[in-house]
Amino acid sequence: MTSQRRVVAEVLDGDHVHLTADEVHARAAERLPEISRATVYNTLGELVTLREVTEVSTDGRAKRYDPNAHHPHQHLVCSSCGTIRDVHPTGDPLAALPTEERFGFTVSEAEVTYRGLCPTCA
Amino acid sequence: MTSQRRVVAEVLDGDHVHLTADEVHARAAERLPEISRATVYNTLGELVTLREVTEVSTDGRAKRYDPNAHHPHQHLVCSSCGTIRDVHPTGDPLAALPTEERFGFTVSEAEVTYRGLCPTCA
DNA sequence: TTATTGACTTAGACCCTGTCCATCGTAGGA
DNA sequence: TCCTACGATGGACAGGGTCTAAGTCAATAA
Repeated sequence: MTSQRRVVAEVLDGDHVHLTADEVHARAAERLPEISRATVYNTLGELVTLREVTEVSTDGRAKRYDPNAHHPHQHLVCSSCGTIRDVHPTGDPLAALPTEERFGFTVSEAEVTYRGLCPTCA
Repeated sequence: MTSQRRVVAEVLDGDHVHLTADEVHARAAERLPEISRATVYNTLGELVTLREVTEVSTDGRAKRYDPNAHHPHQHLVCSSCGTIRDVHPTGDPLAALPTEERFGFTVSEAEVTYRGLCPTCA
């Protein structure tokens, strides 16, 4: 645990946090001006491997990093401004996929992205 | 309708087709060697606007283009080799998101990606 | 104490994906 | 025949991300 890694971990703290790697880098640099992009990417990669944060890519642009990895959840995205909220649908989304639609796959996970307009944009 | 556009449309034909723009370009170039990347991107963009194909981004890398746009479906992705299959879950995924979990959004769409291992990789 | 080792960081080069723009070709109309 | 306009082309460019060589630093071995 180095100061760089601690700062990255601290930046990624809170609810509904979905920062891009660049945003993480910018916020980390406020506290540790000389931290490099490579270190941020390395640390984020390790946090993902450790399952402390999850990667979210909702727009085909930069991946975002979601620290709320211990509570399974899905995402609700505003199609206009890109705002992301964590949401908790009812039931198990995996149950909706019948065996004959699994093509012999061992399916382990279902990732759901809801899209719509947020109150501000609507 | 030019020969370039026709070739791009022909390349994107069939079931379970999920090519990247570069793959589309490579296949189009087999038939029309001088077709440019820009033209492929332009044509793909138009096909998306016309809702003839949909964009899929399952890995945060290159977007993929799915010609099966007239039959609503979701995707099943192999976490190991990246193979993508079109699948048809039962029920409406939107129904699983209760009002109090919508945060005032007008939700219009749910995009589901199932992940697991394909028979070959398992 | 000094030397060695190995893990971590840094800066910058580099790659991939995608967009933009100036130019060119060509088909159709005046 | 000459214009015009649209589409195609190639190259430059930008954003996101990865890789590598070199530097730093702390802990251990001699």
